[in-house]
Amino acid sequence: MPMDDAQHEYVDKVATFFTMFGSARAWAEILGWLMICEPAEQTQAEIADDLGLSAGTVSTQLRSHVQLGMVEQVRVRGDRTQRYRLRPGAWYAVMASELERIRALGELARAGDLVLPRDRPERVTELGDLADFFAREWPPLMERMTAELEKGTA
Amino acid sequence: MPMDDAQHEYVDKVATFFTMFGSARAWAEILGWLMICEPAEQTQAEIADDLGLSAGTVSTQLRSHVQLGMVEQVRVRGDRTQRYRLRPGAWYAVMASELERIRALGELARAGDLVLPRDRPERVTELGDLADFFAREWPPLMERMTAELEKGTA
DNA sequence: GCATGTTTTCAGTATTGCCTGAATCCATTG
DNA sequence: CAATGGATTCAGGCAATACTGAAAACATGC
Repeated sequence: MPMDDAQHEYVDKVATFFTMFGSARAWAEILGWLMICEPAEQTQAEIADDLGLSAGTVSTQLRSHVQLGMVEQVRVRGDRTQRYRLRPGAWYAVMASELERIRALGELARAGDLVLPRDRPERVTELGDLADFFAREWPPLMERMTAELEKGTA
Repeated sequence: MPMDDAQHEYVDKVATFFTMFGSARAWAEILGWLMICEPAEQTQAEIADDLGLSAGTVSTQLRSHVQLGMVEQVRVRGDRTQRYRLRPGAWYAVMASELERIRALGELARAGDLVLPRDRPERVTELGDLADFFAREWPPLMERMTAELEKGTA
């Protein structure tokens, strides 16, 4: 099913938002389209056609989405075509994975101990304290988030 | 004061980390250097010299840091040269400003109401719920973070 | 207000990374 | 196991962006 005007506008809005943070245009457009397309499951050919992207681009960017855990593939028996859809709970998964990045920031701060400056060493230690704080707070926050989700779904 | 080997290695580590998220190499190197240089206050010429960057690059990227609130300028009386340093609490400020991005995500979800798909509408609403949750949780989290900071500083 | 040194601007260059399209690879069905 | 059609790969073109270097603009101290 091709896009109507309102849908096109929304895909564009999503694309504009995410390209602001450095993601590729095609990557963001695919994400936006997978949020609102019907049915939710789409083939690569359909996505390429609806968004006016080449097969290669869709293949590459879709894999990126899959690796990031935002999109999953679904197999339909009796049809050799693979279908792709936004993963249920995709947004929550992204937030949960934030913990890894927090930890990486902590590592970066700790690596700075070797070159800790005499003058205002808190330039480095502050970052470490921050990472520690979030590493502690994030898991319970994620639990509360999940609880909230259950409530909404139930 | 020029960099020694350990410092060079650390600047490189910071640069590698941040370029992974799409920032310019020079931008990240300046950030890394401002975290560990002595004294903490540096002139554009010193930064350019220490990092082997052109005057133009330092001027541009440094302004970016200032606009993002990571770096501030300090004026020294009797010296016409401007000095730059990592802003105290810079990392905390970045975390605090995250709230704006959460709100923007919420807006994006709400804009999706106009094209809400019949099939699995939660693809859009889920994002809105998530943004609402974080918009509620973020301010108290920031307060706890600040309290933590005070404790460490005191 | 002038001289001096610093910062900014900007045109040109290099680099990076996206996107395309066609050829190749692969999986599935009958 | 052959035939069919979807998915992936990759070389090449292109657009966007980073960086340089020098000239212009600016600010400060004298």
